[in-house]
Amino acid sequence: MCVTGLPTTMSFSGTNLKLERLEEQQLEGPTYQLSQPRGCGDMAGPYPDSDLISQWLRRSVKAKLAEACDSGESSQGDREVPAKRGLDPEGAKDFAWAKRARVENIVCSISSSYRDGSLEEGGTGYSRSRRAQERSQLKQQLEKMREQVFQLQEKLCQIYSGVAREEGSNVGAAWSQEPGRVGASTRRPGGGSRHPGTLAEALKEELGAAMTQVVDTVVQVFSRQQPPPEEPPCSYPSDQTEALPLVVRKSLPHACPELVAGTFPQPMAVSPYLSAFKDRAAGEAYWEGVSLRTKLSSRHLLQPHCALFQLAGPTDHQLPKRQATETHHGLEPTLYKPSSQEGLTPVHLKKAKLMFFYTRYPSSGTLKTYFSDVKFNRCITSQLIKWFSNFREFFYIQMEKFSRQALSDGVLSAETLTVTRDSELARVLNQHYNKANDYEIPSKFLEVSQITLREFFNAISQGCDADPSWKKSIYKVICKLECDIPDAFKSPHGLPDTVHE
DNA sequence: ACTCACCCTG
DNA sequence: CAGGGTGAGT
Repeated sequence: MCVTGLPTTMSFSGTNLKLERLEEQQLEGPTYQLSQPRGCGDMAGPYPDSDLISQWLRRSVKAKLAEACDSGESSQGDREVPAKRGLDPEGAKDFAWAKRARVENIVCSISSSYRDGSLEEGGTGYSRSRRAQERSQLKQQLEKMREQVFQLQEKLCQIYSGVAREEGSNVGAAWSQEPGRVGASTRRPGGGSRHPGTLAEALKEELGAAMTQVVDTVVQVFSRQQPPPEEPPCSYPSDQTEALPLVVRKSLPHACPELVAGTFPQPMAVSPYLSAFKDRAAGEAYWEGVSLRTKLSSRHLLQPHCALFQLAGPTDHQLPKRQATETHHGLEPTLYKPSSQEGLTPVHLKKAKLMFFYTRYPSSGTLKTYFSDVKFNRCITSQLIKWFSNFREFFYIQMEKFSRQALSDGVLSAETLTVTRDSELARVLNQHYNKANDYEIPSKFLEVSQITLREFFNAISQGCDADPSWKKSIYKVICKLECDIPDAFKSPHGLPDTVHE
């Protein structure tokens, strides 16, 4: 029976169709400085695992270098640039270009100065003796750092060697073969024990601390017009062809914890997402920038906080499926400070999709409850809402499609339409919301799907689809079919570990 | 003015 | 899935 007697323009007030008004008016969170270089060069390499740290180091050095150059650029006397904050998007582009040009200029001049053996410092006033003294101090520091890094490499190799064995690749050697690595070693410890959940955490912390010192030291050296111990300065700026701060290349695919976790053999019973959360909790220094594209409306674009998310990598569509929804929006001004969950991750997306099995129209309160690890602001809230809107869209499209198909197949009664786990419709829906198929479709969702299918079938069979707003009556029915979401979804660090098959 | 659902599009 | 437009509710 076609739902009739409903007003053409429906009011969803009183239902949860309309999300309650959002409270967050402030855009808190870190101040994203446009001046912070976030770009990174083409880091593609043959050894993704070793690249992880390698890229991190390069990125850090670059950021620090540019930072140092930036702070000391007054003596350069080159063109003026706009203030660091409050740039409009167009200004940001020019600004980024100018900054990159300056950095390249400075770096190259440093390099040439060193080659000439003359350190033209341009008015910093350091005496040669003092510089020599500082140099020796810095060298000592660097030696220390080298030792630390070397030790960390060994530990890392121990962990990764297990993976290397399986994949037939020599990760340890690969890591040591990275050109320009500090204290590179070809030693590959055998008998690696795999405890990524614990050892990796400790290693990341250690590595983070050591790297911080190393990078700082290197930058100090740079700022004193000395050549860097690693990475000849002119070796990378030239490949940077995009504005530094906002355009972020797809460069750290392995930084995603989901992928990192996936690197290790996982028992089938352990959801990769749980591992991902574990990894995140351990320390997200080098992947904290991983986030989904977050941009919702032109209004939000005006917010500096959101503007950062706007210019995401342009190549999402070419990425592997598993990464297609990931986008780096750049790193925090400092790589090393701990951060709360700023953006929505692929793990959150996965969770949202599974939650759709229970709720088609989640209220903002529900979202906050079940995404408690996310720091909500307008952007995040809107993005989540948009997700569910997209989920609904797919859901309803499938319903209409299958009901029309049934009609054309000669189905006469809606009662003969059923949705079971074996149904093609269920398969399609499962493929969309539960791609990994590690979660069983709740029977409640099958019921909702069946009801929806029958609603569509009835409406179409009775010609209600002639009305431009014919779907609205169906929506009103469906929005009342919300189910209780399992408490397991409330956990900020995991999904229900209901793994099937 | 603001927010959200839906629609269409890429 | 995200952007943008539109209509509607508050």
